[in-house]
Amino acid sequence: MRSARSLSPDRPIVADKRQAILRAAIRIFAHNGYFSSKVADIAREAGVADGTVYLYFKSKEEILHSIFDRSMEEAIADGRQRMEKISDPRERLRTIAHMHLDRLGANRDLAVVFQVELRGSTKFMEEFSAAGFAEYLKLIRSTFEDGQSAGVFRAELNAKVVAKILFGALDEMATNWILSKRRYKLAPMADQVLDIFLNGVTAK
Amino acid sequence: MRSARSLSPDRPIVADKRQAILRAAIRIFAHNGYFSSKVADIAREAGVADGTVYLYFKSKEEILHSIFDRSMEEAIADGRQRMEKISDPRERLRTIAHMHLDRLGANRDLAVVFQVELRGSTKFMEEFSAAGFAEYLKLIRSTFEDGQSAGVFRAELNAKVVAKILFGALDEMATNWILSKRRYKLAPMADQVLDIFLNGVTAK
Amino acid sequence: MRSARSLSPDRPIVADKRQAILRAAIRIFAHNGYFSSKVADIAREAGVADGTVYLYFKSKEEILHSIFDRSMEEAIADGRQRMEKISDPRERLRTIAHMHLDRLGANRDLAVVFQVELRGSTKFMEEFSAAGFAEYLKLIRSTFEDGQSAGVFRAELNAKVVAKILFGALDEMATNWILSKRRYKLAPMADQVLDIFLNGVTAK
Amino acid sequence: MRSARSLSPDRPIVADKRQAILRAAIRIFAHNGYFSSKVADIAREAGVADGTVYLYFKSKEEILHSIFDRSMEEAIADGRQRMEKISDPRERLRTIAHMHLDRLGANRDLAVVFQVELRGSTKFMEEFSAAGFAEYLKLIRSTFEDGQSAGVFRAELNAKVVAKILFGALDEMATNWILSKRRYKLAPMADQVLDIFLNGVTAK
DNA sequence: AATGAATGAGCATTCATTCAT
DNA sequence: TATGAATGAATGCTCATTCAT
Repeated sequence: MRSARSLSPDRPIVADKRQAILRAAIRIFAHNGYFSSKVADIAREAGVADGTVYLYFKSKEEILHSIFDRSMEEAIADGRQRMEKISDPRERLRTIAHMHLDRLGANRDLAVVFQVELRGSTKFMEEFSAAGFAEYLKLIRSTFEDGQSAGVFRAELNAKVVAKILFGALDEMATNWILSKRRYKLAPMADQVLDIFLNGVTAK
Repeated sequence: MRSARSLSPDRPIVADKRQAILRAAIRIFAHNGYFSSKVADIAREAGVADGTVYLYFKSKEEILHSIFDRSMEEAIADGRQRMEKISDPRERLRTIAHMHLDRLGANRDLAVVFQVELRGSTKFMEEFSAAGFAEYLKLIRSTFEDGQSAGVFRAELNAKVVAKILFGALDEMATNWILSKRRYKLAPMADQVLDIFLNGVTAK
Repeated sequence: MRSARSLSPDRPIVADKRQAILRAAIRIFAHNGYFSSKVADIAREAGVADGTVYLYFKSKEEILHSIFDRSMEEAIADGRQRMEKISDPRERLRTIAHMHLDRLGANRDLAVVFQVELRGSTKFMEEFSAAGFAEYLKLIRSTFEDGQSAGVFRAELNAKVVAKILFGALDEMATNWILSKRRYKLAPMADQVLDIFLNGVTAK
Repeated sequence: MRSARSLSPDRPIVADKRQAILRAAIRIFAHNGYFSSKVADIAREAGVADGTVYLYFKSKEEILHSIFDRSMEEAIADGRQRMEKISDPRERLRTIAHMHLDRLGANRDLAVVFQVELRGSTKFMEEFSAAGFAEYLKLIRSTFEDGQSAGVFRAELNAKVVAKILFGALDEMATNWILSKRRYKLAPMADQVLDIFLNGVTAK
């Protein structure tokens, strides 16, 4: 019935509004913070009526969830695809790190939502941790383990902890970039992190 | 419990109440999240009337600020003191990392406030970044620079970035510890971080 | 049930939809109450789109009005017809009472709407009082007056008040029947009311 | 500490506000209907802030409940007291009927709430039926049964039904009085109801 | 200093109604 | 006629903060 995906005339409208609301929410959340953002603001920014928001999302909170889910899905799908073409574990981690910062660096508002707004509640953190985030850490970890098996990385290291260390370092780069008054490129920071990290974990 | 404390004649009741409110707030914020926590809850937990809270703090937000400020002051003072007795830069960083996780690991509620609640608003993050946090990063950074001057650490590394990397890695250990369902000791994680970090930054 | 009705060729589909909406509304109002009932629920129950409801009714309130009007019209027409064949005033009142409870007892949902939902607003009560309800009371009253003229009923009684008394007693039977957890036949209650009522108003 | 009941200076204030809100609500509900009445209207009418209403009542609905409960309690207590001094069952029923209409006739707004607003929802009707209302019917019924035992009232009548008939007749008097454009005294209607009722149920 | 009753601004959400198709 | 997506007005309730006592 909808083989060609979105070619039918009614679906795009829907998708457009949903997209518009999501985009508006990212902007609004980034500028005012999740709790201070009013649904009415999001609606206005999206160019729809207040009530329309509720045709696409069950609640304000669901909007936040959706932003996270959609972005994580994209990121992970994108990541997996890139991984397929790379076999060297070091190169893989390098790619992951670059993709991580590229993505956040490309959309400052989205980065704010990810680095700041999504962190503000244990409840959310736990759910979010349980979902896509855990998967992301797993991706890093298994890549590292591959490297350990291949003798590239130090075998005695705990891969789980290593994954957190790399993630934490990248995460801090992103957070600092957002909070910094200075304007600089985020993506290049990946190399500095990788330099130290890989140097620290490589088997000699 | 009261006996020992009420012996100090120069520490009036005032300080006790302030302390009580602060302690209550940490517990309440940690369990309900900053935005969901009601001032009335904090007051009840502290054993004072709602209005009393406002004799010691200008607003709910100021309570959060105070928690951060007081803890950071303590941490930094404590840190500086320990630094005085240590001259080896590697040992210094090792000490900083241990203190960092020791402190958070010793008070789970406080850790939740630090790792989660304090992250939920750009406004707060910026202020908080500007204040004690920047100083903390500076402590790490200058220690690292000392090590570079001493030829212990790789001279070509950007000390500022290096400081963020170490901080980010430790920070992620703390956040994961909070969100984890498993109960384990946080402090020992410092060694694993240090292992990789020092291995990565040490001049060969 | 459908067969007989769809045979009438001059009653277009329109009437069917109107009927369907009315029937759906009775069910929905009876189960959720007028204020809690959503037009969308009625539309779904009737198997039409939300907007379609407004092709047949000006507003949600008008649906309630229509339920009342249509039922009262039917009841009164039905009553008049039956009255024609009866001349004895006592027999007439007996018939009215039986018809009253028969009708409500035959459709519990409709009874709920009549006994409960229609009573919830002075505005409605006044309008509804002004309309068919007043006519119904008048029917009872004039029948009673006929009986007074005929010397059957006590001449000194105020017919208007007497009509209200009979109506009130029957009305209470209906309301109690609806609210009762026990399931019993409503119609037979008419006889018990009539017993006392007629005994009380009959000239000796 | 509060031996003398309400003489302490803090309690009266509370009672005053609660009273004021209740009184205001009766006025507002009577004029606008329960659903159309805004809590803000009640607050303004009572001379308090919106939020104050919630210091005394959990919700708008609880206000309606309280109006009913308080009035029924009063009415029943009042009734019982009067009953003690009367032994003749006919006189008792006469008193009940008069008290019923006296009370409603004395406060038109309260009467509107009782006769109209309280009837508008099955949920409420059921609860309200279950509570004080059932007790009221029981009072009428047992009084009637006493009369049956004493040989004053026809023994073959079902007391439960008889009670509903009397109540229904009185109730209709009250409802009609409210809806009527003409202004007349409600209380005297009791005699007309009693005339027919007692004539109808008295043993010959 | 301490209290806690009172305040009132603020906001997510619902739903009757409309109207372009 | 029929649809159902879109609208936006409307409001109960919360809670940080104040202030009379």
